[in-house]
Amino acid sequence: MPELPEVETIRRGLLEYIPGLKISEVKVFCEKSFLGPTEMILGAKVCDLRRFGKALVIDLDNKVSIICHLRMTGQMIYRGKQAFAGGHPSESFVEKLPNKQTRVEIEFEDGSKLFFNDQRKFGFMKPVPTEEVLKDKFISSLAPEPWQMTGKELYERLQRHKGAPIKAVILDQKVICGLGNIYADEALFFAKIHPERKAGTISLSEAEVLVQGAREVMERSLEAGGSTMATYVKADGTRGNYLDLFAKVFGREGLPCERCGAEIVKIRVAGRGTHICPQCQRRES
DNA sequence: CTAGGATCCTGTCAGC
DNA sequence: TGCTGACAGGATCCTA
Repeated sequence: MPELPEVETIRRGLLEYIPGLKISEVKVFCEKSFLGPTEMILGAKVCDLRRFGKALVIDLDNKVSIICHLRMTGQMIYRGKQAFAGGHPSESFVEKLPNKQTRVEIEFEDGSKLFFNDQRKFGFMKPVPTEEVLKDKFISSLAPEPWQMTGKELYERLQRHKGAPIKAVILDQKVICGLGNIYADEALFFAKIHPERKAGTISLSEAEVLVQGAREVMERSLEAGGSTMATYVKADGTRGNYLDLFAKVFGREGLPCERCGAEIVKIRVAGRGTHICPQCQRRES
């Protein structure tokens, strides 16, 4: 689930609580979720948290870093005197832990714990020497984030994938970094671009609006994401849907477009569920 | 090199 | 109720 804003929210949240904490125990419930020996991180203290696109990096004071990727259903849940959770919204945020979806449990010396939950097991934690983080195959090939990219630069990158649908291309982290299925749909709606249009037909000015849209939808989500827990689990314990806070098309099939009133529809593009306003996002033009 | 489809895995939901 | 297939906030691998 987590796209850039969610991962950044997790980074900021954990930054409040775990730096300085010493890892006293590591339990791996699923082998493929922790790629490396636990001894690499045992006894080390957390010193920093970094983010590269959707990847989270936990730096330790023994020259080791843990590269984490939540993929579709990953969650990071910290439980101590304070509690914090982020990632794919689910009951795991409030349930007793570890539970059936807990893949890794990291216990700190003060008794607090960090749980890595991941229903589908696509995500992972991987300890590596800190100096090798930037050489990691995934991290080293990431394109700049929308804030570091001009419309012209995106336009030029699109030319390398002229024949592919624009949505598939902006989901490619080597083209532009940070967008996932939700924000791709939201950014395309913002720019009034139909997701099936070939990337080669996107004009320079459209690419400029698209980058702007990517920035805006993620910034708005970041503002809302900062209170993911507060909105997901309301004070009375009931669930909330924080997507409602910013989504204009995602998950709104059947509802009226806020811009023109037409009905939002869900289609399939590049193998992914895709939400559009058929009125605002035309195939040609 | 690109484009497109299958694949990893578990769980849920709609439709018999 | 039970079964089945589709689908899911990601990325990679394989094939043409």
